[in-house]
Amino acid sequence: MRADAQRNRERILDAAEEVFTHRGTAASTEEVARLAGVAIGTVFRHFPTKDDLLAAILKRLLARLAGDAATLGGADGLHVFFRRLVEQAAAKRTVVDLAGVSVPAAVGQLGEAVGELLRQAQAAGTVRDDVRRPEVMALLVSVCQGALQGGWDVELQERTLAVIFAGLAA
Amino acid sequence: MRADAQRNRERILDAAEEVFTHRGTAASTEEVARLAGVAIGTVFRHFPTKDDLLAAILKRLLARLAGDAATLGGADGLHVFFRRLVEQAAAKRTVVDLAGVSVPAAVGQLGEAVGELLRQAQAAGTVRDDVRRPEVMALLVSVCQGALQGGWDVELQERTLAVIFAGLAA
DNA sequence: TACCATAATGAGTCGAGACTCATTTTCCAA
DNA sequence: TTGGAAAATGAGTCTCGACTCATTATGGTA
Repeated sequence: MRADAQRNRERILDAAEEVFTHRGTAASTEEVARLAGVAIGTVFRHFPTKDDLLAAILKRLLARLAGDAATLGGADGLHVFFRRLVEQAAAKRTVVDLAGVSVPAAVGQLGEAVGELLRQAQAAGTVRDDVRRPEVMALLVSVCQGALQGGWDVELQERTLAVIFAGLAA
Repeated sequence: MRADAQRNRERILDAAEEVFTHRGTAASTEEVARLAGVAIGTVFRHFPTKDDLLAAILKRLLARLAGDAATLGGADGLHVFFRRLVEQAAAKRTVVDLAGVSVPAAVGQLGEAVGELLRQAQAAGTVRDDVRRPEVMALLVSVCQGALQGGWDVELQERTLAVIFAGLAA
């Protein structure tokens, strides 16, 4: 791939993440192009459809989250990750709006990472043994959705997470 | 209001609820008109903008939920209501997609009803005393969102609700 | 440097869907 | 029954955004 093409691809991805995570996926490709400083045609050369572009940034986003999760661990790693993710969701429109687009591989990667955090928390006795990964993921997604949509303040977020953490606790 | 106008208004609301709760709010007004058996112009005569139509069915929906909640009570009224709402959300796109449209009065009414269920559950000792209404509402909305989006099966739904109920329990 | 394959450009096409309005139809009060 | 106000009709307008492509520019190689 030529150097300019490589550079533009990165710029477009950065711009797309910025635009879509703030304005939602309804934002126009035109706007992404403008922010990236390229012509609209260039965006479509790199990502033939808008969905391709969405899938690409979702993949990057999930990979980053999985990487984040991998650096955590121990008794409260799961709790830290949970809180961090919810905070992000409330500020931006991260995972939430992108739900329609599916990137199974990337989701799987995140699932693995969360599973590991769960295992460690259970080993440390912070989380009940009969809790499994699927419901943890379900809660994670749900609360991110809720936080984004409801515009929670810090206190509400804390109180809501407190209920969930109590439900997970041994 | 003339009799035919009254009749059409009802038909349009019913059709709109059917269409929007199944296809999401992106469905076209055209489709609503077709299902209602009226011309597109008639829809716009009754509801000048699409948002007006969305607000109208959201209001009806919330009022109905509040009515539902009012018939419940006792030790597990809150739990029943919670489960029922999540089941609905998973099947249809009820409250979820309509989040953008705000009908404060209707939301307040539902909040009152949920608050009453919470009070009764606490009186019966089913729910911890330090849990308050806002986080219950937040959890309710979150889980509905998650259920809709994730396409949960029955088991996942049960396991997820189990965590939340455990978190609420005394 | 000269060449050309690769990439960028952006005006233009296309379709979809919200909304309009001149015309026709329907209700209902007198 | 009938006059006319209220309501319904639906083809048409308008806007917006995804996507195209003929043309121009550019990076890299011989």
